[in-house]
Amino acid sequence: MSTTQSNTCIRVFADSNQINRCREDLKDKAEGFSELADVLNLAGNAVRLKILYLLKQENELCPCDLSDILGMTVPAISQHLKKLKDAGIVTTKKSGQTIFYSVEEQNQYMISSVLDLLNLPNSIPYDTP
Amino acid sequence: MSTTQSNTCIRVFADSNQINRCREDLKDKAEGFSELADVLNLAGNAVRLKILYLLKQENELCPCDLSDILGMTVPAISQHLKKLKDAGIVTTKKSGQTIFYSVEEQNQYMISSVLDLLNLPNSIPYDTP
DNA sequence: CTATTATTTAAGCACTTGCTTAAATAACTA
DNA sequence: TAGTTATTTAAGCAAGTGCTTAAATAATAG
Repeated sequence: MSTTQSNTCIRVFADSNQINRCREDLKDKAEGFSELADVLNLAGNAVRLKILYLLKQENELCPCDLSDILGMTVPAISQHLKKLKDAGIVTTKKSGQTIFYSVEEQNQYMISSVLDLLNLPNSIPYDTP
Repeated sequence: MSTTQSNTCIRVFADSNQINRCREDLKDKAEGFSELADVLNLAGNAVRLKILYLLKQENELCPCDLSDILGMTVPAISQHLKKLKDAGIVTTKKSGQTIFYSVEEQNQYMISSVLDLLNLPNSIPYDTP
């Protein structure tokens, strides 16, 4: 079989120093990328982003409140909250039969940083292709 | 049929002022949440997050470079780049038959802000349930 | 023109997501 | 105790994701 199509890139102008430097750099930070991507992925859903915003703004809310505010069914909310809790982003406090959710203290700064991006002027400017 | 299960929340301790205030607040910022969620969703993938990091760090790279650095096939990279480009986050510059991708200037600050989160100390602390 | 290289596009497929409805827990109330 | 309320869990399903391989474009070199 002739090697018509090779999987590795073999162009003339590749800067192999650059490639290797980048590879090393990424290797060092691999875990950081993975963890940050997980958080961003959770925040990268409009419903969950609003939930985080509300929890930060109001300090604590129960699934019922969130359901009312967001106009969604309680199970739908509950499943989003579960994801956030499993990731350690939010915590719960039980009070009678209501469960109050809030942003886990050690993630407050990170979540605030993410939410601050809401205030950037015109994040996605014009749709020019 | 008896209304055994209602969809709206009807607990005693609900603070309807709070609920309404939150609803109004969200309504004002609806577009912002949607746009930010879109960006975070794109960044919330380890491969794309690395691509954005690399583009910012190296100024510009071609799909071929990224394929080499990340150890992924060119089509896989190309499809990630397409998403980023469709969202207006990156731009392209053609030079011969290679296409250089870079972070769209008007999104540099936003992307930098996101990538700065890599440097937060211990974003997800301990896995306590 | 033909062959090579860089990139994109398309089709296929396993896996994930985010809702829905219904049922299961758990806690309070009478 | 039974009935109501708050929440979670489970099952189902349409839609989306992210890769794979193969084919299509496009630019360059001979």
